[in-house]
Amino acid sequence: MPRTDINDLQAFLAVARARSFTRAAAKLGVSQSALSHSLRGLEERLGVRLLNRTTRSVAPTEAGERLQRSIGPHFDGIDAELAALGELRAKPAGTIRLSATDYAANAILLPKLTVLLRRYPDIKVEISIDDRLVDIVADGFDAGVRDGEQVAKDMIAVRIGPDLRMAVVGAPAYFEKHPRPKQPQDLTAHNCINLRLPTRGSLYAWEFEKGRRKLNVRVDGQFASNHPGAMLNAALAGVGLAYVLEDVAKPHIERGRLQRVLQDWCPPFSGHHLYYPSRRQASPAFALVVEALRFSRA
Amino acid sequence: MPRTDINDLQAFLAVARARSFTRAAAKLGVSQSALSHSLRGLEERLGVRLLNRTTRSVAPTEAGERLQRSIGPHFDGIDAELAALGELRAKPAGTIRLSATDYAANAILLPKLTVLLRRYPDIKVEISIDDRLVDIVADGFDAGVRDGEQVAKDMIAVRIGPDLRMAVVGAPAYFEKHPRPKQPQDLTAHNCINLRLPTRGSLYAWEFEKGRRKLNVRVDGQFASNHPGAMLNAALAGVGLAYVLEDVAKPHIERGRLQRVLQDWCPPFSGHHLYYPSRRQASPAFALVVEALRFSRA
DNA sequence: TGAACCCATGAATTGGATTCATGAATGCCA
DNA sequence: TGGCATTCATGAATCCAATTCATGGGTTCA
Repeated sequence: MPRTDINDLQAFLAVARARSFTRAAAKLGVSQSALSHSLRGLEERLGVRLLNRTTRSVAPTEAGERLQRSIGPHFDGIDAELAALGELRAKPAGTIRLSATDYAANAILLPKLTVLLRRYPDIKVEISIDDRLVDIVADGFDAGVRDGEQVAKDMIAVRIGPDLRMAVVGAPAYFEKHPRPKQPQDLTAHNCINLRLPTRGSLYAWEFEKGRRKLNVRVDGQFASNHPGAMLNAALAGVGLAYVLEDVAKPHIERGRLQRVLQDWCPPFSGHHLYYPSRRQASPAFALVVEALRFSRA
Repeated sequence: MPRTDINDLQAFLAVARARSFTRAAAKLGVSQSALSHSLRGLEERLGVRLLNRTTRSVAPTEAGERLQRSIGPHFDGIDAELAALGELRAKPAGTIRLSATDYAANAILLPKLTVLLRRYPDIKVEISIDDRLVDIVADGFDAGVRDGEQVAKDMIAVRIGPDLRMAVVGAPAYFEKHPRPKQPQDLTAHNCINLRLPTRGSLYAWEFEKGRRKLNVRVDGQFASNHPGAMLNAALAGVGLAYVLEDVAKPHIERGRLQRVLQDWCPPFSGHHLYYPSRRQASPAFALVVEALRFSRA
């Protein structure tokens, strides 16, 4: 088999799985154009159309689906065997791909991983910043990081950070014009900065808890974003109230730029967790990453 | 997995199977130096030594053997799936690799395959000229050609040529100085041009048959070669007697440049056959090649 | 209807696959 | 034992194809 074919088959599998040249390209670390050229060349050499594509949509043909089902496991097997080969070597190596929020990546992962990576030069870590809850198996990650202890089926959760709290904050200028909310229901009369995720149609409800009472409030407001940084900046600008992680807001609260309300309705909850598939065969490199990230109170 | 790895894994498998960089390179169509560089790079990236080599010998390490056993079937599976994919296309394509003797390649295969290849531009045929009886499975061929009907276990033999006869020939100048042999035993007193194959220690015995009598004569002489062309040329030069295919000698016999002896001891035998593994899943291209080569008396 | 996004493609760039040249080591044979 | 043939290793040079750049066309959504 020509060497170009086997390379381009990998490209094909990535595109077929992602159903997008752009997403597959991002995953493989090449440009969308490179993948387009590769796939076109492969289809010409094989004499079979593997993908149907219009602008903005990609789907495998029948032949493409059959090929994906038949060779996909072989490629996965080769991947697994190469990973297992690492066990025979003196020093751990390999690339660990993680999905994490911006905050978790910067505040939790990087400080701990920097130490690890210095110690093990052949270990590589890729962190994909994504504030959604991604499907780490489907999207080809080794593990994901999220706040709280959401454990999906067949996932292992390892706590990697301390307890967290949410905070409802607003700028002093905002509170000069609006009464401070005393209970969560009051938020419905406020201009609340929303979190809108691309994959969710509805807006994100703010969650509150006091004693045994739990409230979810569907807030509304003039500004929404999919990025917490932008939301925080909007709050600082006096646009409205934001519902963000306490740690993120803390420096601004301490400097008087933001004021906190409804603090008693925001109890601490379990901190960030690393989650990964229980079936995953841990390479030595991955095991080291997990241990490096594990949270201990000492 | 980096794209260079999967390429170099193919190189590794080829070298491990051939136990030779030079032979693997010939098979893959690159230089020995290219393979050396590829394997060195792969071993560095994986951090594992896969092959032990001295000058003149190559053997997989323990890790290399395990890797070969674990990923070899995956690569074979991908190969097979790509071949099967051809079934989905409008026109047969692919590369068929054949091993044949020089004579069979020129006299039988090329005339028939030329027609086929003109008709199916996407079919490729590679003919490896080798006068040994190669292990086509181990050496990565799709089929082999040999005279006679030697069917090994699990092999299918398809006759592709007419009956053959061997011929003992010598130049007129040789017979002026030596009496003509009347029976095979007389050959022991003659200067016989030997066939020496690199893989066989002993010399090749000349086989004769008359009625129910069969004789194998271990001849001796001053000249030996591993190539029938060279043997024929030596006979033409008067060096001694040669034992070659009748068809090869016929033009020279007809022109008086060679004289034939012991003709009644050389009965016809079944002609050239194409042999291939019975388990082999025939691609459309391969099926076309077999049909193109099949011998019919019409 | 316009903006945003995605795929395709030709031309240009560039990096790495490959070759070239040559040295070192091994095995075989006289 | 020495010489020759053969094989693998390696640095430098070459070159080609993988990839990027730039841009156009088409689709979707607000």
